Amino acid sequence: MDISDNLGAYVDFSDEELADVLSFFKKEVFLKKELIVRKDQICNKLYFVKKGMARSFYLKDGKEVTQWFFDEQQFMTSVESFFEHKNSLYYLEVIEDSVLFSISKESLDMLFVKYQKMEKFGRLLSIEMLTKIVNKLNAIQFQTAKERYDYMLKEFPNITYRVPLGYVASYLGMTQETLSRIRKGD
Amino acid sequence: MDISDNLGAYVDFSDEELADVLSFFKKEVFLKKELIVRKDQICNKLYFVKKGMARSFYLKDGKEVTQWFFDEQQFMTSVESFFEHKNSLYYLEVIEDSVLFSISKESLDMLFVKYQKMEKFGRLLSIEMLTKIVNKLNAIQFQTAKERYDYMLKEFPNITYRVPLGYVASYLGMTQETLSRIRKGD
DNA sequence: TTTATTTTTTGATATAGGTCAAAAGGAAAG
DNA sequence: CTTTCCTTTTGACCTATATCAAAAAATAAA
Repeated sequence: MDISDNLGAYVDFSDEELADVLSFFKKEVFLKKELIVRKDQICNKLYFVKKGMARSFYLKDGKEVTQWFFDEQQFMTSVESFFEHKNSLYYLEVIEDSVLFSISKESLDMLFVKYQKMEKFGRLLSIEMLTKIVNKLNAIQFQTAKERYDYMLKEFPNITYRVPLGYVASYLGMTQETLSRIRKGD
Repeated sequence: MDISDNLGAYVDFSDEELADVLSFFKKEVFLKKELIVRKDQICNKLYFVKKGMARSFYLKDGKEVTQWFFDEQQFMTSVESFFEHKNSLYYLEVIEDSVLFSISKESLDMLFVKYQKMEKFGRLLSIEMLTKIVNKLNAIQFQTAKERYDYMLKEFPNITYRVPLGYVASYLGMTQETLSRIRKGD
């Protein structure tokens, strides 16, 4: 399972097309806790998590708040920064030792022009991210802490027990004390 | 200001292209409180709000919860339902007497194939929606009721006072009593 | 206008989940 | 092994916002 399978899942590229597209991705290795992108800098790469795990987070009153988790086989970037060339509101960081593949904005834009299928891929990927975010929003907005945790277990079964408690808690919009009590099952 | 201006803001279509694309949109008039799409039905049109105002909402414990507002000059649909052909999780309804322009999924798909620029438009539109939702998520997840209201005033200055209190309150994830007290300025 | 209906405001009370502080567990370092 | 450091759990207490109920205000109907 790698990028080509993932691309292929959205759009059916021919083998040559796929080879061409893939040639623009570069392998990058990061160590646990290493920052990939800092707040206020422009994120000009789209990443694919080949191995490991990453997250985006921001600081709220000096405390890290996880905004999203990126598991293996998923694309990751600081969306607004990457696509609209703005300073990133988020940090991107690797949670475990990880292998990522990255493609620059320039290359991707070039591919968008070269292949209509790439535009389609970009559109479908965006929509998938959109629906996931909407689901989280609904969970956060109208569910109790317990219900949100259950949503997490369902949506991200792998992640829930692989990362520090505090990362999950802030992702779910609660304190780590609360999450600890929920896990214990009060 | 109409659809062509809006399309043109994302991608620069030629006049003929624009005319062709626009020819697939159909004008539809709705009266205040009229439902456009029901939950559990497939939403197979993308709408453009030419005049008036609409919202998406769902039922939580029998109560309507506003999920999003669609002001004039904005595109609207039940995203997941429309793009992924699933039953809609939401109702779409017009809040004021409104004039919408709609395009069917079939026509749009055809245009996606016909014009690479349409794919691009779809991609850019999705990303814009995505960033808006992320903003709301952050507001909802870590801000107090008062801060959320301030966010609303900034993001949707027109809407805030044009729709019933309860619609705004549920959109912001609070009760209408709380919103009423915030407006009063306790 | 007067009456009926809907929406918003106000008041009293309850509670989920936050905050702060300390103890217990685990992992890493010497 | 010990000691140090970091993460998780537990406990006591507090607060923002929900809930429930009723009054007031606004809107629509007669």
